[in-house]
Parts: sequence; C-alpha cells; structure tokens
Amino acid sequence: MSKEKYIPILLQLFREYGYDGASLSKISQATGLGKASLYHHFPGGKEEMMDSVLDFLAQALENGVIKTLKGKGDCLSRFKKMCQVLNDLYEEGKQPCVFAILLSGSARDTFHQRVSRLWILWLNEMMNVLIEAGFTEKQAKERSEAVVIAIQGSLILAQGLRDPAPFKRMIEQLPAQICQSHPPITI
Amino acid sequence: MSKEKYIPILLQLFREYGYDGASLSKISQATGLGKASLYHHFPGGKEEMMDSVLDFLAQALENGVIKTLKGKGDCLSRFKKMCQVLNDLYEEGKQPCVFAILLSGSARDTFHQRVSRLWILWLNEMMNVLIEAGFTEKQAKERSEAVVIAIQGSLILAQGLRDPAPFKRMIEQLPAQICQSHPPITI
DNA sequence: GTCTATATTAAGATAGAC
DNA sequence: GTCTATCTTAATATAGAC
Repeated sequence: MSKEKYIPILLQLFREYGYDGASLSKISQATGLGKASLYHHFPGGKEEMMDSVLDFLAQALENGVIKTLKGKGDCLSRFKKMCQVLNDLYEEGKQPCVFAILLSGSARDTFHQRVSRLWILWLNEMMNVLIEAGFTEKQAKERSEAVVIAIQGSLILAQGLRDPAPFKRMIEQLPAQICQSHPPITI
Repeated sequence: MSKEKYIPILLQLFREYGYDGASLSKISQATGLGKASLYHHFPGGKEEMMDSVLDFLAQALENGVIKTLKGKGDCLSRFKKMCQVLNDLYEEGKQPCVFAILLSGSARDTFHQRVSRLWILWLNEMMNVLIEAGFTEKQAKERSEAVVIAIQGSLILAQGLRDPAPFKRMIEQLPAQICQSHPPITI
C-alpha cells in the first residue's frame, strides 16, 4: 500500500481545516490526486482518510510516547524524553492536536471512542511511571491529568496567539514539575 | 432586533458541530426558522451568525470575567469569582470553548483577529490583578498564561473523556494555586 | 417576519476508459 | 493507479408571495 505517503498531507489538512473543513477538493489539490484516485486508496472516503491518520497518530503515540514511558531511566528522564517526543509531534507548538480538533464537528461521535481510548492509554502509562516512582495512585492520576491539561492547554494558547512560546515553555518546565515530590506544580 | 433570541441556539450548534459542521439545514431545524428567515436576521449568512455569537461571548467576557477581575476584593477572591463565572460559561465543563473550536476550520483566518484580541484582553486583565497583588510583571504574565492553559486544557480533557470532572477539579483548585506566593503550582 | 420555491455552487461519491 | 466525466446530495444563498 503506497497510500502511506499521503498520510502526512492528510494530517496537515485535517490539522488546518478540521474534519468538516477539509474537503475532497482541498485534499485532491494538496495530494495532486483526482477525486477518483483518492477513492482508490481510501474506498471509505474521508472517514477512512481520518481513520488512516488516526492509525498513524496511534502508531506515533505507541512508538514514541508510550515506548519512552515504558523505557529505562528514572521518572524525570522518561518525562523529559516524552516531552521531546511531544515537541516533535506538535512541531514545537506550531501544530494543533487532531484529537482535540475531533472533539467538535459532524464526525465527533464517529471517532470519539477511538480517540478517548488513546487518551486513556497515555494517561495510564504516565500513571504507571509515577506510581513506580513512589507516588500514591491518587497523586499519579492527578499528575498524569495535569500533563495532558498542560500540553493541550498550552497548545490551544499557542494556536490562539499564533505564538508557539507558551508551548515551548511548557515543554521545558513540565518534566521537573511533574516529578517534583512535594506539592504538585503548574506555572 | 429580536435576533438575540437565536444566539443561544447558534452558540449550542457551533459548540457541538464547529463552524463548518453547523450547516444552515441544522440551524434551520434547531431554530425552527426557514433558511430565508435566517437570512432576514443574518443577511451575512453563517459568518454573521458566528459574528453575533462572538458579540455575545465578548459581552459575557466583559460583563463576567473582566468586570470581576476589575472589581473589589483581594487577589484570591477575585480569581475565585472569575472561576465561578467560567464554571457557568462552560456549564461545569460540559461545553467546549468556541474560541478553541475556531482555531481550526475553513473560517479560522476570518475570526482569528477577533478571538486573539479577546484572549489578550483576558490575559492582560489577569496580569493587572496579579501585579497589583505584588507579583513581578514576569510572574504575573506566567501565571495569567497558566490560568488560560489550565482552563483550556481541562476543558479539552473533559470533552475528550466525556467527563466534566477534570474541569470541575481545576475550577476548585486554580484560584489558590494562582494567588499562592511562592512556587507556582499546577496539580 | 416568515414562507415556498428556486437558483447556484460545492461536496461526496461512482462508472468506466486508459 | 490515475484519469475524465458524471451523478447525487447537500450547502449557501436569493426572489418574491403572503
């Protein structure tokens, strides 16, 4: 299947225009393929295109974020690596999160289960690391959620201001704040 | 102008389906107005509808959030009131943020300036309160951004899990964390 | 101020040739 | 695997009657 080579283009279009705004005409123009050719690669149409993008992102999550969290090193160094991976994935805050984009729109029910499973996977993996590092289950849960909140929130702010600085700053300071032992931190 | 009475319905539709996903058919059905009647109230079509929704939200920001921050009381009590206002606005985490929804989609450039101005207005107002409370300008800026990040991030997580709990928790703990003097906090 | 009817354009999707 | 051509449905928008 050579359809893999269109995934980055689809990812970019869905990030910029969302699911509803990324029309087949835009996709046809961006890929250089006619509409009929698009249906050859993706018989299920746009829904299958987004599904393929989610396959790609799930793979990136598994081979990047999850693998890093399961890897060796202490708590701090694992979260540092994870933040590097996220920094690459979101291109230093210049790109929005497809999972967040899919929360609204005419297809939000179609993809909700898939996306919510990925979020829970990520949260659980962070919890494991934190519990292993000596935090209570409750602390681990709170801090894992704090990571998602910090990443997603700083991405929103970066997009809103069209300035990646808030995301970059968050990537820098987040690992220390999460692993720090006494009172959990945010700013 | 009695078009005001359709704003809550439009707000709900844009929150659920986004700008591109909220079609005139859906809007016609939800309001009970024919398409032609919609154009009587909103000659500019869907763009004017979103503009009116943004008018409404800007007003809510001004009369709720900004007014509270400019009001009386110490730093902590103002941020507590602000969080109550935000809690109402987002219906305890059950509703997404229209400003965030507008970051992607075919109309993102159309509304970016307006929305980004509102973000900056909110950030500046929070900065003023924090500077008045004795924080340095740098600290005030960081903590104001931390508020936006916390609110938006917890909203995303709440939508993603379809569980308002992360947002509710954030509303509870945010004021104390922001106003706390020594090391800024997050979890 | 709302309607029916209709126009226009675009979106999603398919048939069949090459 | 890609194309042209076409189809169907839906989306945005307007005209004109009531």
